[in-house]
Amino acid sequence: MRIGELARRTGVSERSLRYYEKQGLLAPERTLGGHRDYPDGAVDRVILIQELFAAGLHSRKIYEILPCMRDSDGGPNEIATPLLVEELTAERERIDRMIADLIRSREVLDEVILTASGRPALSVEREAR
Amino acid sequence: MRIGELARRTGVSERSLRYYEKQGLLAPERTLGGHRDYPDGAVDRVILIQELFAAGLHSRKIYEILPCMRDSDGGPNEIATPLLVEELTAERERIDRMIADLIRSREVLDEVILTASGRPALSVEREAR
DNA sequence: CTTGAAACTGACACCGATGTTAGCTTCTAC
DNA sequence: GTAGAAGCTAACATCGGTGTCAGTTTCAAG
Repeated sequence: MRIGELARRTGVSERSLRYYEKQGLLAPERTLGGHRDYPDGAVDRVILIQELFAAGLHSRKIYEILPCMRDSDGGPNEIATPLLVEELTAERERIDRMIADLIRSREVLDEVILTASGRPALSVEREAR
Repeated sequence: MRIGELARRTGVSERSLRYYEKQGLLAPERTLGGHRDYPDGAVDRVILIQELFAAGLHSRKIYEILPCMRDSDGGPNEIATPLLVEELTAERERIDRMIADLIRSREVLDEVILTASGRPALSVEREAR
């Protein structure tokens, strides 16, 4: 499929798709005229890339782990090197901390929301008197 | 306390503490000579700010919710406006999605790590033959 | 053909928190 | 009073993914 369709199906901009390619995360075929031609599996791959970006991984690290992933591109899966495993373990711990932080922040927001929603008319009543 | 001690006790750089002040998130007293003088509660407040930053909130939104927080600065707590509540609810949902994404990404990492750790010598054995 | 949509490359801009440097002032302990 | 540590302001830089614009080329349908 062409880049426009891939962008539509993944919700990722064409700009970003070209960027991913420059980072080595995608390697589409080219038509005679030079247009990118993506296989169907690119959709899942792009979504995966987005998830890893959202988790704070940089393109460099994503580049390293993509070949180690099941169903990444149909080719034989590589096994992560000990160094990569060590780095990924660190990333994993970072993600753990991030999740814990997010949960705490969510609680903070909940408290503010609840304080406002739990006594919604209180300040209004006060002002009305 | 001075900015150096606050930085030490929170793990946040002096640069960032001054930045927070410029964003209206902190309002320390000043000595006659112009040095910042923070109350003890600043430690908790800075940690809270960091957590909210980690959750992806921008300083502008943090600025808005700080006055609505219990024990934020000892002053009377304001009640969030309906608009702010709406925005915070959106943030809350964003955080929810972020947590879900992080969990998925963590699973992805786990799979790569496990694949490497679960059969650590496999590729080596193959090469050895 | 022709024509309009879609794709291509390349360059520049942005965001927002933080790092860094420079040059000057204040504080504190002797 | 003095020296060295610590603080001050201001300005510029960075990071990485993404937006956007410009100018050209390719594709596909009439």
